Amino acid sequence: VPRRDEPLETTLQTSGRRLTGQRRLIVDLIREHGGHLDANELYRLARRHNPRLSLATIYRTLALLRDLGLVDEVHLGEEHHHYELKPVLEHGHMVCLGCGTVLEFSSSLLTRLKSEVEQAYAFTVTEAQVDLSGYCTACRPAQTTAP
Amino acid sequence: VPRRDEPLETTLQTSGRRLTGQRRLIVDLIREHGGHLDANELYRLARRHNPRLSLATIYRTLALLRDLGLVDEVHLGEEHHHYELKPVLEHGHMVCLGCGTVLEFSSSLLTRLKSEVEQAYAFTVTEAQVDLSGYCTACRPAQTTAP
DNA sequence: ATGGATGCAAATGATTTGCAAAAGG
DNA sequence: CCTTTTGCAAATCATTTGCATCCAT
Repeated sequence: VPRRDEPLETTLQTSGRRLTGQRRLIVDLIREHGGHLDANELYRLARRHNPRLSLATIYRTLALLRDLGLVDEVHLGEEHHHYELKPVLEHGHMVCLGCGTVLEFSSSLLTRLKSEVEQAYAFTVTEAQVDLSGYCTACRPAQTTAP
Repeated sequence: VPRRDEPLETTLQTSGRRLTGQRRLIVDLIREHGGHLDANELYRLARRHNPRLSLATIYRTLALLRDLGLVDEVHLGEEHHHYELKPVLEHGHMVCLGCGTVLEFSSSLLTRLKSEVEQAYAFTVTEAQVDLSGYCTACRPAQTTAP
């Protein structure tokens, strides 16, 4: 079982960056909420703890964490980005078009897909993003069609 | 072998929409370029044929085509949307982080992944978006690391 | 004719950036 | 101390929208 607290401090220090309260707060929030938060949600939550914190800091911190490889930036649905702590195991997302819920799934096929593509196309995969849109059990019957 | 020209006219007429020169042009461009164009690229190309055409029309047309199910809106990399004609067969994308090239791949695993998730999570998948980031043969050695 | 479509420009929403003040190591 | 970070506000980028005009049907 990997520890999840240290990477932040270690990685920041290694690259000459500082461990600020804001950064710790933002990482904690992402962790608590299991990811899938967007910048604005994060901003709202963060202000409850530190009302002076700015949206710009949210964005700057997210970009930093992404560059350091600590969080993944995912593109769900049509909208803006969502962020989650770098997952230990490969997984994809299911987005319900009815209620908007985001669920994670994992499957060995995901890993297999990666290796298959790497071999077949001589392409080195560094990251895989797999998003399935559709309807969860609750929303399936109510499936409103027509544009 | 499916014809690719008629769906536009038919689908537009069915829904009481009109077949304008702009719409035909935009669809032609997407087809010619095999997809993966973003709104701006499309705009630039379209103006070569019709200099008065506006960006707003590009966006409105893309939204319409998406709603009618004629094109797919895909989210590659971090950026804005890209569009491609609704593919006949399920496929995913490989985006090279070195040169930015977008390639398509297809794999039976993709279909299997879909059904596996549907069964395992009782989720009805209507669409799957699979994007692999990494490096193509040409860019692999030059892999510039470090943020 | 006549309702849907377009062009233009202004509005919106998300994200980025310049700069002076604040704070981590 | 000295450099990185932050907050604030203004700037930028992609996308959307109001409205008068235009054009397929």
